[in-house]
Amino acid sequence: SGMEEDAKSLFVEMINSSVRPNFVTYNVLINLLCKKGKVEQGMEVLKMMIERGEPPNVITYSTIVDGYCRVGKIEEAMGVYKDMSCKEIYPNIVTINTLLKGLFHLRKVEDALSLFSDLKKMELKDGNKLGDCGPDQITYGTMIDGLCKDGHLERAEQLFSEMQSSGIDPDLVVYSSLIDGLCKNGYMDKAEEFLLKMQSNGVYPDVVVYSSLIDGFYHCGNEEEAKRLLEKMIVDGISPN
RNA sequence: AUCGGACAUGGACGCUUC
Repeated sequence: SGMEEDAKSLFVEMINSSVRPNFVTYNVLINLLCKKGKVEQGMEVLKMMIERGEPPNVITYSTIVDGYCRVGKIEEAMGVYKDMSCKEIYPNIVTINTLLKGLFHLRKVEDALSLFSDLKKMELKDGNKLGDCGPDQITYGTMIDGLCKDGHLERAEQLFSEMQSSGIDPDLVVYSSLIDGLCKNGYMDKAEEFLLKMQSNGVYPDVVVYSSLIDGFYHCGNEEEAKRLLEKMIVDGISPN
């Protein structure tokens, strides 16, 4: 695209000028490439930054892990994940969350569950050693969405309870993922229970949550309820998109 | 000297691309 060309020529200009790119500059470039599915080029830039004396950090490696996950190359993603530890750049919760998403994307549910369980043990064992390395809202959001999309609704609900009992507040995406899963499988009563529950916990539905519910009711032949929710959403000040 | 700026991860439907 035009913007991408602009980014590239700016980068080249920078290399040729007295302003040296630093690690953040390289990270931004690698992220751009990874988002576009060009993780191999991202790896080239990683090599370049090392050659030019800018040390990659955990963000650099997590970005590359995401790049591989996006194109379904989970082996390569795991390889980078293991590699970074050897270089004493420790994976953090973002790195793990990225891998979890990649595993679910390939329907490797067992692997995701086992990484998730390792993550929880890690937290117990190492305490604060790895800093932010316990599951967070995004971890649970990723797990719950992945489990729902693979049809493991009961397991997803277990994780919902688990996160609450471990003091991590379910956020909008967690409720949204679970409600969407329930809707897609026809559990409309349960979906509405969660709609109420989220509000009583101070989390308010947005256009995504309403869309899941409206779609669900419509598919179950309950057009009345679908229409009622559409009106309620508008009354609540959420504009349909 | 101190303080201030840039980078990575999760949700519906459709569209685009593969």
